Amino acid sequence: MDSAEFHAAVYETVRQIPAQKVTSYGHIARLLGMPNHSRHVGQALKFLTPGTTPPVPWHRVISSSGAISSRGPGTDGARRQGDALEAEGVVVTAGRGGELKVDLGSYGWFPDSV
DNA sequence: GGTATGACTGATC
DNA sequence: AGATCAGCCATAC
Repeated sequence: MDSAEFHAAVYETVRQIPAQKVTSYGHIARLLGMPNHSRHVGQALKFLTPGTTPPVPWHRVISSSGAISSRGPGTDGARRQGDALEAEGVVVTAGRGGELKVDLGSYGWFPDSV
C-alpha cells in the first residue's frame, strides 16, 4: 500500500477507538499489519488537520507508555490533547511541568484485531 | 545514493 | 521507575 492508503487506514483505525479509551501508535501499526511502522502512524496523524472530515479522534492516540507525545516545548499540542481527553472523561495525570500521562491499565484500548 | 530525522517501541541498565 | 540503546522505515535534504 502506498502512503495515501496507509494514512487512510490509520484514520479508519483511529476512528474505531471507543470514547474514553486511548491506544498507542504501535498498536495501530500492528492492527494494520505493520508492527514496525509505529513512527509513520505519528506521521499520518501529523498530516491530519482540524478540518479533516470525517473527524479523526487523534487525541486518543498516545505512546505505548501512556504518555502524550509532545511536539515541542513551546507548543500547546500536548496540552490541547490532554484537555480533549479529559473532556471525554479520561483521567489524565498532569504532573509537575505539565507532563501528561494516561492510565493505560484503565483506559488503554488494545484489541487483537478490529 | 547517503545521512538525518521523527506525534515510536522494546529490551536493557 | 527513569534513562539509554538499538531497531525500524518513509521523507526530506
